[in-house]
Amino acid sequence: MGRQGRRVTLDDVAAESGMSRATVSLVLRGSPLVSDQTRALVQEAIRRCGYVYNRSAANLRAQTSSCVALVINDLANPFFAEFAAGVDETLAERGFVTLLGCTGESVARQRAVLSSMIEHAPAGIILSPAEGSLGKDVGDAVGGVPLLVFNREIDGTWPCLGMDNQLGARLATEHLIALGHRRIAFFGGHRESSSCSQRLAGYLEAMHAAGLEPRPAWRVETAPTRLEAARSAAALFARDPAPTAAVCYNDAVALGLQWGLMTRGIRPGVDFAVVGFDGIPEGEVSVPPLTTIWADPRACGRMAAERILATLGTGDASPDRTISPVRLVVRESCCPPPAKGH
Amino acid sequence: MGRQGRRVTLDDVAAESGMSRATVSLVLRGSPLVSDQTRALVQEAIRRCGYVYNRSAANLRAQTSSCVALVINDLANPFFAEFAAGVDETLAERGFVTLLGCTGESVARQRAVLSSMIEHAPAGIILSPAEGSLGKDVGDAVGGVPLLVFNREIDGTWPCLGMDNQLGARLATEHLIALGHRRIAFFGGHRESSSCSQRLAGYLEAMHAAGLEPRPAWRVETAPTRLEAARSAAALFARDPAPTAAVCYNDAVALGLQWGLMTRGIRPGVDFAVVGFDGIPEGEVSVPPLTTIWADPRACGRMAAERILATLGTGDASPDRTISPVRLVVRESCCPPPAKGH
DNA sequence: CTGAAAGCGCTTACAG
DNA sequence: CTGAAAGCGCTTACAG
Repeated sequence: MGRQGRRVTLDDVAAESGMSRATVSLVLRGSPLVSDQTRALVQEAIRRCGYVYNRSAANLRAQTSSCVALVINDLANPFFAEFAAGVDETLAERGFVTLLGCTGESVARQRAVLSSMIEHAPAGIILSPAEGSLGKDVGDAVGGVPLLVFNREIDGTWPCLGMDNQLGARLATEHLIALGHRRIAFFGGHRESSSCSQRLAGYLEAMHAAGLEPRPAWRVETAPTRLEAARSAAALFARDPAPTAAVCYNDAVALGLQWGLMTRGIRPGVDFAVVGFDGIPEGEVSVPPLTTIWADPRACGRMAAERILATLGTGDASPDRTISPVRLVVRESCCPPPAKGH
Repeated sequence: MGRQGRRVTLDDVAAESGMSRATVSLVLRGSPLVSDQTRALVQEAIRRCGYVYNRSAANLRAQTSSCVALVINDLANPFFAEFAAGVDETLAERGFVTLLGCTGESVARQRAVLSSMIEHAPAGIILSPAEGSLGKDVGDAVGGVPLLVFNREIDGTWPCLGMDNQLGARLATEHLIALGHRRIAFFGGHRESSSCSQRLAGYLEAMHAAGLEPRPAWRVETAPTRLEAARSAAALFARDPAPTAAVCYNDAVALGLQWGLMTRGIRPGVDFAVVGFDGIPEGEVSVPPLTTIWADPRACGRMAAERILATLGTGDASPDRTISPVRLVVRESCCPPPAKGH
């Protein structure tokens, strides 16, 4: 039933309940125009027929949409997995469904994914851009569909939800300075990414305020992944004087660095201090647990969903930048500098 | 444009290109019936109008679907995040879009999510069931939509994709026995879950084959999450003789256990041996890196997507159980038993 | 509350 | 290739 033969439609329910199609439609949408008795009659008929509402058909007719597209650069990064869970949670509460797309940090795939998404007529799009995204490309792909950019800014006039990157990195750096470090690296990420350059700026701000001059060798660029970071750990020690601590672009990179340090016999939290950025759950169970800038990815996801839904009602797509707060969470991966260099 | 005023439709493209609506429709679907010249003409008009294909409308008319629902119990678990990424990757390749829903291990939410999903008429559903799912409930919610169950079996006649749980847990246990352990715990998970009971069976199989009798205190149940596992670590040491090693339900639980051990001054990989199950990326960077049963979650995701798409073509929903292979990956979290108890 | 009608944007024969 | 027509499953006035 429901599969073999024709699909059960509104007409079938009308026939079964002895009501008109219009009345059934009213019941389905919870209209107050129908009496309780009629409503009960119709709902009983719906149950008997095994009717399931066809929301796509309704959306087509009413020129509405009940889905929001979520396009993520890297779902394997727990930061984005948490973010996605937050988005989905809030969308579901509001009766929307999440259309998921992953780009794997590829601009070409991002283009294909966005094009595919808009053919399903989403009410809006939440985009965590792939590295190197251009505003023009994104604009071409999404047309006039409301878009919210998350995490990295791209040129264009879209509203954006970001974290307080500069403040966070400054807090991280100040924490290391307070512990006594003077040779502090900024590790990981690519400078083209806005989130990375903002975090770098916060780091520099704190360094300069303390009268410290970062050396070029203390800036190591990597793809924003654990694996790349693990491979690049050695670069920190290529020149003297080597740093005694690192502010990392994000937690994934920080965990990779910790791993890279271990394999070189350098104990994070004992011989070398590490601070991350994001607040992914994995940082709590790493050994040593990771000091980080907590950015509450799940809350960001909920906020992103709220924001995109808000623009729908009002039609207001003001290109505001919302900044989600961050705070320092101190765990064991930070230590004072060793008495002598290693 | 495309937003203000009417949406651009197929009729507009027809007018713009001077072709008929039928011809434009043929071009859109790549029919070989149109000449190259006509095709070029139409495509140029599509570009000029900024037309975007309305796939929902097409699906409604043609009684087809271009989306697959993916319902996940816990996206914050990297195992499922990887799985989801694999599903999405394959669906995208085949021109399908992923409808995401998260249940957070709640049967009530799972019901609501499934009901919401089927209103969007997905071609099929991939379900990683919440703990305690009943076949009847799931069946009521999905009606006749093709369903593939992942990871945990539920009663009912749906095809299922699982891992070789019993073999995996047996390999893990045999590895510990070979290292010299005799007091081996099975840690984490709830016995109601089929994947857990299968892994427990593999553990028992290996223990008995080696002439070892597991004590009741060596079986500690927890929710399948890192946090719960960390809190329950102490239970392993509540009675003498305490175990010297643990086979864990999954990697999340294993990482939680490692953390719980550390906080009690027991060093995993030195004082106590730990084996996980899943092969999540985080296990590689934990300290110590986690010995585990590698189940390749991303490949499982790709396989799940392939399978559900295959049933669509043929209409064949044979309730097969596909078993994805597993293998032991040895890392530093395993050690021989300490010479004397701790 | 009902009934008849139009229409959302598309596909699909069918006769030319 | 074109043109006219019907229809996917729904919503939405509108007159009763």
